[in-house]
Amino acid sequence: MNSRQSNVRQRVVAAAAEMLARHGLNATSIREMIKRAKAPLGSAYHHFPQGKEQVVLEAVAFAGAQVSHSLERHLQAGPVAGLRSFLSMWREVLIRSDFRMGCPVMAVAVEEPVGEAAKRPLEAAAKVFADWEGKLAAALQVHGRDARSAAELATLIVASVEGAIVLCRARRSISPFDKVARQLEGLVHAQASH
Amino acid sequence: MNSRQSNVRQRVVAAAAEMLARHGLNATSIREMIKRAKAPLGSAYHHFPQGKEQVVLEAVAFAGAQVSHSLERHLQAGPVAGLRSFLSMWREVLIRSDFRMGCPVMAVAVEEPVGEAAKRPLEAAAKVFADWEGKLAAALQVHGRDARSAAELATLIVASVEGAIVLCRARRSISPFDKVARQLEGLVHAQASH
DNA sequence: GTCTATACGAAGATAGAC
DNA sequence: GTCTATCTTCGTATAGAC
Repeated sequence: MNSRQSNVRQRVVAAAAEMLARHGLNATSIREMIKRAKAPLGSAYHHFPQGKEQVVLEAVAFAGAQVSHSLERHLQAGPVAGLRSFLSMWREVLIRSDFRMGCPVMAVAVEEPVGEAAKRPLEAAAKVFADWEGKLAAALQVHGRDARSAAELATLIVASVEGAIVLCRARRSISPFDKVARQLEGLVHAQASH
Repeated sequence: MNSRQSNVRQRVVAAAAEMLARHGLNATSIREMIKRAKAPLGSAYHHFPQGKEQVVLEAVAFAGAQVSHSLERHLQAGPVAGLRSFLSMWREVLIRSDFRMGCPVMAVAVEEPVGEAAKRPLEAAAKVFADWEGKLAAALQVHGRDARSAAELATLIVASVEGAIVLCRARRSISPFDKVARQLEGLVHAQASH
């Protein structure tokens, strides 16, 4: 519980989030994440008694919260600004990693673990997506959209950005992302006031 | 090369595609796919000398071609019919698997293998996505859209459907998919003639 | 309380018996 | 040509020395 322990915890969670985004859930190993955090293997189970499932859960929540906070801040300037912040964050991840990193939340959702159920990380992923959609939808509604239309557009935004990330990684190109971004801006502009 | 070999090959590739869609790339093991094809482990390397990389590449191409053929057939009745076919295929996968299966092409794109490069499966995935987008874009263009708008909308369709699949798996619900589908139909209807 | 050393299973791949 | 048995590596997790 002292500050050194907290730092190790933070470093492990951050490393896990990066590994999830790059290599996927099953290739995100305790060994590697603890190594990146410069801590011995045994200490992983001291800080995270429930092992990998716990680290992954925290990594998803951590990455989700980062995006969520930025989204929330920029949405105060309206839905267009919020959308642009959401887009630029993911665009940056793709560019900086040379299209080798994606979304750590997605990673948890598309790999059903072989062993036991391990439902908790998946539920955390669902919560993160719902949070992003909810924040976008609320802003769209405040700016003149009815509840149903706002919710639908918010879901389209999250889905198409996540999907665009996949297309970009496959193609090793930002082009799909920019095509999607352009259209989303058009859709948000169309009915929401500035 | 006789028919029994071909059957084994086909069964292995089909099993691999299903495992990719459900468990992801790294959890798709040679052992399990050959077991599902009711063939001994050693024979995997007889039929697929390049091992897992080769099976995965063929599984991605196989799954991609299945979707592509259906898309092509329905697009002859126009872009709306093509979109509906694309949507209903993926909706069916989600419902029938109780939201435990996704897109095998995506699986390859979001998990950078830990070991060597293994670029071939990723390139196959890029080809599949480009094929789907190209077919959709061509149909949209024939039905009155300019080339740029057609290409952008085609990319949005593929990206948002792939992303919607992820959201549905996380939430264990078809609701995100239906929200996205509804909007895509609106967008295709808007400018493309029936 | 921290961490080294290890148990145990499963992965990809192959050698070599039939 | 087919397949059993095995090599090597890496995964999660823990026992027990300091």
